[in-house]
Amino acid sequence: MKEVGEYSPNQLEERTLEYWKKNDTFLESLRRREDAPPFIFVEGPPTANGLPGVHHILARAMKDAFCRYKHMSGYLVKRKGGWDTHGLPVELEVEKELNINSKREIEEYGIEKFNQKCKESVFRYEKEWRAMTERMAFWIDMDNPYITLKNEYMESVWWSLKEIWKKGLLYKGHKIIPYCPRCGTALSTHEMAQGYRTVTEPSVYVKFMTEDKSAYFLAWTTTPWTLLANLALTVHPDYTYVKVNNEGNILILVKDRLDILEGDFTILEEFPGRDLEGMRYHPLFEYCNPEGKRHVVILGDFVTTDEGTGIVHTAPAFGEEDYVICRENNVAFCQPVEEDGRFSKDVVPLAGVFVKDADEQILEMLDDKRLLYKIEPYTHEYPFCWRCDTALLYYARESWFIKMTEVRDKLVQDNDKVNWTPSHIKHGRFGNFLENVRDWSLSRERYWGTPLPIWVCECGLQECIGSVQELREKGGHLPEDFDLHRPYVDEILLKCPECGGTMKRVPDVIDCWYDSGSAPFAQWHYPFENQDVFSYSFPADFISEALDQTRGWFYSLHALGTLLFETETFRNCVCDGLVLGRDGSRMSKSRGTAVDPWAVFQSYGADAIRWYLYSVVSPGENIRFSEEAVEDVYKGFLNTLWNVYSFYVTYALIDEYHPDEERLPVEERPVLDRWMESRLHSLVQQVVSHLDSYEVHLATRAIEDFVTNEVSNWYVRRSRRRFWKLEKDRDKKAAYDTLTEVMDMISRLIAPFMPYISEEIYRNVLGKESVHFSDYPVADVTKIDTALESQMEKAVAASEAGRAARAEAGIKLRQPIAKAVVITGEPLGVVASLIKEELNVKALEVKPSSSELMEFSVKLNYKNAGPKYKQKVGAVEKALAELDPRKVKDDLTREGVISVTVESEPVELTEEDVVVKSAVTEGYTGGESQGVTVFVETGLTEELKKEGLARDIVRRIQEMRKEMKLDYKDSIQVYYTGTETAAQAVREFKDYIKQETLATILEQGQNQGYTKSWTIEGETIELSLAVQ
RNA sequence: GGGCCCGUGGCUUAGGUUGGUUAGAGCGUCCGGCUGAUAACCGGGAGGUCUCGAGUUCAAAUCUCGACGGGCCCA
Repeated sequence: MKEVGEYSPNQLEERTLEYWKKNDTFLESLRRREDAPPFIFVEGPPTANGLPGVHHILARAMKDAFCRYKHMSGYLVKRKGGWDTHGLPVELEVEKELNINSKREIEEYGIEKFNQKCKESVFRYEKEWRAMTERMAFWIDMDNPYITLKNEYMESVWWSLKEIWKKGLLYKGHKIIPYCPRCGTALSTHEMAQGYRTVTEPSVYVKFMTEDKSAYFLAWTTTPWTLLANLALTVHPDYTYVKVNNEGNILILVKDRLDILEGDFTILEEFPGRDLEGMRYHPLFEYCNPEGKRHVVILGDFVTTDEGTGIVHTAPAFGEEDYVICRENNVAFCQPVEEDGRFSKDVVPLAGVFVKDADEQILEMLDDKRLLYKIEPYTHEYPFCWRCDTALLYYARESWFIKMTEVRDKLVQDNDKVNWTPSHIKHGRFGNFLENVRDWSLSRERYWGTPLPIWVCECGLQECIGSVQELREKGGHLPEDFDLHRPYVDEILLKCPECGGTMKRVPDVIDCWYDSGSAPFAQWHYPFENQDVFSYSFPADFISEALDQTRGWFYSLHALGTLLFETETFRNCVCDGLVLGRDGSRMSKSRGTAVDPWAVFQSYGADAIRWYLYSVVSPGENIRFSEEAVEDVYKGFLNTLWNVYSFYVTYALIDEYHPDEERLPVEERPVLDRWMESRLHSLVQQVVSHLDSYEVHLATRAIEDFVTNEVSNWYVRRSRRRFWKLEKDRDKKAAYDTLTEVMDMISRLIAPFMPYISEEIYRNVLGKESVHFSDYPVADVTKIDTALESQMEKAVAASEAGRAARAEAGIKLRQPIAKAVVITGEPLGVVASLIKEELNVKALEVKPSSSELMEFSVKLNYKNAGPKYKQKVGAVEKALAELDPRKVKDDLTREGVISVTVESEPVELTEEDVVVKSAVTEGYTGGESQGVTVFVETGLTEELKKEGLARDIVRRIQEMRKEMKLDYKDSIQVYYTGTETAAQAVREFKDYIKQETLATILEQGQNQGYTKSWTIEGETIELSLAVQ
């Protein structure tokens, strides 16, 4: 063991990092578990094109804690790092850098060069990520990570797509996206959110003639130009619809919206919406007549009666909801608008007109046909392009989908097998999402991503390629180092096996969420390699990310597990909350709420930051992060732990105690030690149970509470004398043995959370290589004595109560007092002496009830008794005063009523008639804590005062020893002069003072050596100390 | 607009499933103690309409409904 200095986390952590690096501790820990059963963790890959921040520490700390815990619990926990490298954010970053902002400009710049830039940018901050990961002590293999842009990774992705293709779940459809017709580009939701404005536009009520021409469906829309693409009308199945005669017009609409009608009307018929299903109607215009089902009434739950007519004009090319409902009802599709936002040449009268400019003309055309019911201005929020301010269109683009709706039930079933933390995610946010799952829009009309491996022939034949080998076979010669990215892959043409024509690749790339969702198999280049590894690595045991991944990574993982392997992908998932600034909103530099992780590492250390993140909230709750909050952990917990550790080491070195010497059996140790051992093992039980249910905050709080309250504030404090006394007896040996075990267990218990300080304590105390090679503590239930634990709880409570009573009386702790009375029903047994010592009392009494030490007085409650007894009230009061107040109180509490004799008549008084006042008996003060009451006797005899004085003198001598910088073991000679009372106190307690201060001589006499004069409680004494 | 989560002293929070004495702690603050863990340690006091409103109940921080405020995700 080496001496322990102050706790300086930065130094300690950097030093420990060096040690780990030098000894390859992480990999060595894995090697030592080579034959252990595996616990499978999958790293959710971060993107290294942005700087890592505090919120990344949380996710990584959570992963680390459970990986370390499982490792220590006897599993092999491989931890392969990963990088997410594809996707739109990367492209946008590069666009910004190149100062361009459209797809056209990217193509002018060149896809090859552009993608090269993307590739470079995704590792821009890798160094910073690695540095932070290392410093926060997240043990993960970053030297052999999986990387989503690698050919091997993409090939696995291709394989999986082909599997889905083979199951017939991959199809081409349309996706409705916000689209800027001027820029000719789709906008991300983030871009769209920037451009919302309030506008007032015409909204129209239009009449669709039923097939038999007997009536009109009345529908409402805010976008008249979409009427040209109308293919269906949607009604709610359960609402009541009516047929009305509205001044000669026979109209059908929902009953709740009759007030929109102009003029008088009479109701002809009422029926539920479902009765309308399948009814056909005449289209408004003749320009959209695709093959298949069209111009028909369908049912949809999304129809509301808040506005409109309860009959929703449905155009699949221009609305997400419209598109989905049409698909579900097998309604055909029609797109009369070109990519530039103008009507196509088929729409004869409007060919080439920009849709937003066509409204007026369309309304005129409808009016000519007498199909326009009325026009109303309508004010709503509408998105505009953030670049050019053009109104955005919701526009159908071709897109490839995975038919998730077909496996919806299986997704829900597989989710049943997942253990979510917090549990509400399972059936809440995630479960709801699965139940309403939509088909997964897989393709992106972009450049930097895994290319969609689908080739299409002019004859219509489609082919999905599932491996490089297959591409080579069908597409001809490929160089060895062929890069699967665009634009190279675009150049590969296949020969159509049907018509012999040329097949070209669909130019899209795939959603990067699909990339990261492929990690469980793609990180192993499965099934092309590592089939054995994969066979035992799936499903994963544990993953963890922030809550915002619910519909991101968590979903894509789960979806692929169900699609490819028909099972859940992960068994346990811990969702972290968000890390917010001190004000509860996102950290921001401008508001001064952003925190630099490195500043915190340097001031308080990674351990403190980690412990804070684990313990401050239950998983999933948001965290208001500030440097001060970490400082609190540092001061309140880490420093206390360090002090206990430092205390232990200081005395172990003085006494030359060796932790590996044979220990005393626990049952032979004093009660305080047996209690400590019992608590220690109870704690282990608790912590393990919390960790097994992924309640990291409960586990860490239990440890913190144990260390600060039970170890530091009770065990060590009550044991100090045992360590600093000179004789090396069994009592001291027992104390060392016990504290050694505490240090050992605690260092291992905290190792998954605070890898540094645990390493320091463990290595220094136990002298072994690393705490991270050790096993997690296992509770020894034979050491748990719950009766003793609850007895000690009483003792602690009694001490607190006694201290409060002393404080009340104003008697300092150093002054002994004659007696304390503990009020408790059960005997104190073995812990009585601890209370006596802690409270510095000569005698300890135990009483079952406090009433003996209380004085009571009773008075009539005039407010109640006055009206009752009127004139007699004075006599009642007099009679009451003659009774014994204690008996009155006892009878009242027991019977609720007492009877007194007034003018020879019995009178009954109830509790309401009497006011009972109580006070602590003269000569005592009382205090209470956790249901235990303690009274202390406040009177001090001369003898006690002298003893108090003697103890004060001891303490002054100790202070002088310290001022003289004497060693603990140095003996001294003491001479004194002083008032008679002081001299008497010294004489009477001579042996005690000598023993406490290691004085060989204590005599009255003049200055010899270091001299100081003191005044204690009015008594003066001059002390002279000399080293012997 | 929809789904989910949250709202308890100045700050961070426990308790909420299973309604039941005086809502418990830590930090901060004020006061005191201790002085061989000492740039440490201990105790005590003050501080709460449990966001608001309604309902259920003998009884609500806890259950139900609604409102307000905050957050995330999705439209």
